[in-house]
Order: sequence, then C-alpha cells, then structure tokens
Amino acid sequence: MPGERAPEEKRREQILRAAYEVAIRAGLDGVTVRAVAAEARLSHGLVLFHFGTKDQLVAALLDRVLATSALLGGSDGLERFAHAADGLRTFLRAQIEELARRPHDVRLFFEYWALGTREPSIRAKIGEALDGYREALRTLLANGTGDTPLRASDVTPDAFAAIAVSLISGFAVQSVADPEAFDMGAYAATVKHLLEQLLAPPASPPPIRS
Amino acid sequence: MPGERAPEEKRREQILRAAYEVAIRAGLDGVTVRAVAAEARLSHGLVLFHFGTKDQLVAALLDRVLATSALLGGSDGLERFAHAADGLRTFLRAQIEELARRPHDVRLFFEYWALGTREPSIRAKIGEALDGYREALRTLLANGTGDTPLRASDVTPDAFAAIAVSLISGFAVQSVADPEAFDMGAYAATVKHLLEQLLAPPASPPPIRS
DNA sequence: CCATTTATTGACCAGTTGTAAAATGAAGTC
DNA sequence: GACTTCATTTTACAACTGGTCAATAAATGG
Repeated sequence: MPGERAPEEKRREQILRAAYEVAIRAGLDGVTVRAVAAEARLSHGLVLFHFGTKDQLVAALLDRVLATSALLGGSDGLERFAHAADGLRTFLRAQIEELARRPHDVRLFFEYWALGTREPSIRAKIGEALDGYREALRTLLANGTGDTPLRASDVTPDAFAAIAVSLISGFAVQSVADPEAFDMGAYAATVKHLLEQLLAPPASPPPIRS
Repeated sequence: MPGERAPEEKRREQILRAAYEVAIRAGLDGVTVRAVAAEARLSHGLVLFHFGTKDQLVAALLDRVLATSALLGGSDGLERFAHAADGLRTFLRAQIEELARRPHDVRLFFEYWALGTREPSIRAKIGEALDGYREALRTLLANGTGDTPLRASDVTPDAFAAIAVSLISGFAVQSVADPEAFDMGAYAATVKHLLEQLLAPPASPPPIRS
C-alpha cells in the first residue's frame, strides 16, 4: 500500500528535516529510525531505503547541521563582519548572542562532538568544522580594518583564533549548564575588555595620533 | 544459587567502578545495567538491587566522577597551588596538561553535560560543579601572592573565573576533536600571555621606557 | 538447630532497537 | 494491456533494553 511518491532529493531533505526536529527535541539518543520516520510521517522502512543505515542518517544530519547552523558553518554570515570597523568584536558578540538563543543546537553540537570520540568519521567532520571556524576568525582578524594585528609577537593568529573559539564554546557550556549562576553580561564585557587588551593599537607606546 | 556476599558499601563501590570502566570504554550510551553487571562480574539483577534504577546508577556515577576526577571536583588539589608564587598560572597549566592526559574523562563530562540538558537533576550537578570550579579559581585569584588583582575595574573576579573555565574547557574541546590541527603548545603560551596581560602589575600606563 | 533476614541469581516480561525481506501499487515503457 | 521499475509500506526477526520476581543460599540471631 505505497503512498505518495516524491523525487529523491526532496525525500532526503524531508527526512533530514524530521531528523533534525527529533534531535532538537529528544537529543541524539532520541534519533531512532522509527522516531524520524514518524516525525516525517513515513514508514521507517523508507528512511532506511534512502539512507541505507542509521549511522549514515546521523552522519548526513551532522553535515546538514554544520552547513546550516549559523554557529559553525558560518562561512556565509562572515562577510557581514569582515568589513565592519571592529569586525572581530562585533562578530564575537553576535556569536555569543546566537548561541544563547539556540541552546539546542549547542547541545546537538556537543553530542556529535562526544560521538566523534568513538567514531572517527564523525570526529573528522567536527574537527574540520572547528578548524574552519578558526580559519574564519583568523581571516577576520587579518582583514579587520579596525583591529590591528596582535601586539605580542609570541601570540600567533592561530592560537589567538583557538582562544576565541574557547571563549565562545566556553560561554555556551557554562550558560547552558547553569543559567542562573552564570552572568552572561559580565562575561561578554570581560571578553570585550580582553580583546581590547590583546588587539588594541599599542596604547603603551603612545599612538601619536597627531 | 547466590554467590559470594559482600558488605553494602563495598558492592556499591565495586559496581560504580565497573560503571566508570564501561563509561570510559563505551561512552554513556554504553552504560547499560547488563554491561555494568558484566564488567563487575555480577548478575544484572544485583545492580538494580543496589541502585534501584538505571537512572540512579548513572546519577551516582556522575557524583563519583565529579568527586574523584581531578578535573572539576578539584577542591582537593587546589591547595597545592594556593600558595605558589603565581598560583593561577601554574594551576591552569596543570589543568590543561591533566585534561590532555585524560580525554576520556573529558568526553564523559560533556556527555553528562548534554544529558543535563534534558534531566534537571543532572544539570543541577553539572552546574554546581562548574560553579564550584569558578569559585575555586576566584579564591585562587584572591589569595595568590604573585597575582595582583585585576587591572580593569569592569572585570569582575566572577567573570574572570568564567573566562578561565572557558579557556580550559575550550582547550579540551578543541584538542580532543582535532588533535592534529590543534597546536597545544601555542595555545598554552597564549593563555599565559593573556593572563599576564590581565593580571600583571599595570604595565600599560606606560613605564615610560623612553 | 531452627527461623529470619537478605544479598544474589536466573528466568522472565514487555518494549524498543536496527535491519532484512516480502508484499504492494503507482508510473513509465514497449 | 502486459511488463518492468522502484519508491513505499508492511511484516518479520533477532538482539538488546530496563525492570520484576520467585527461588536460593549464605549469614544472623534466637
């Protein structure tokens, strides 16, 4: 008793959307072939017909999440900040706000991160995403018109980008775990101050801006 | 056909140790009543006899992990650094090295963190642990003989502690996900530099090094 | 030495899981 | 109109899940 037919790509997309919905609602553990099928109002047999195996489904979902989510795939949204006066700072602030707004995506990311510990193919994708994120930060740092290069010579742009990633992900970790005891505003202010310390045009040798 | 008997506490401890072993080896998903029982060479009935339900078992395991692990429960190991000249810096370095040495514990922590998103009792414990960690950092910062108080007035000790947590957890996240592309040494060096910037006796109001 | 308690086991249950395979029918081809 | 194709559903299954419970035996106390 087959139902309506649909072109390959559309079905896959529909299933992936359903899988994302389930993952957001019930976590990666909740992503079972049957739950996804139910969400998409399809038979679970069809899900496996299109994705072969459950693992391939969750792998495909990760691809989608990394590409879609403004958090890490963010190569799209980056240009907006590239030409802003102090691009890096506003970018970080925007990211932090975005993260605070989408705690479910954050959790999903960390669930995949943990999964990556045991499944190399997943880890590769996560590592790639983090790497891309750092690279984006680096170019943002390099192109920024308002941000002068790093003061100290022993601070490489790479390491600086890694620190920025830590500041962002650490914010996510703490704010999600502990919304009451964690003061987001103070955190953001301190991050800003910290960046100024690291980036601001050398204030010590006074900038003779005659 | 009962087997050997053992005192209540000993059995619980034995089971928890087995549970930890399983969690490290197979992740939180792998922690099933039967897997734990097998690891402890007991019947699965006994595990439930002592812990009532699986959820209570994993909750008890979390308590054990938080109390045992040098990572977060660390109130024990903190005194060692309290009186060191630049306590905070050496403490952070020690933590980073410890984290790099025990990636499995890191993963376990994040798995619990993600679980906490859906189970409030778990989240409470995680949040408490993070809070305690920040507090420890704060007192370390306050008591440190070598570390002067924060320079900028708008940087509260709380926010500073939160930043420190981010630097540590962010290191864990990136180094585990991406061991090749991530340069641990440069990261550590930059953290050190960053702390100096934030903590060092005011060097910017220029020491007029004419 | 008998009675009670209780830690321990193993069998069992109902439910869920991933996956395979058969049954079904709609759309196209000759 | 018969024939093939194939997306779709249904059914089937073996493995595993958390949990219950009666049976068992070791310890305990009288």
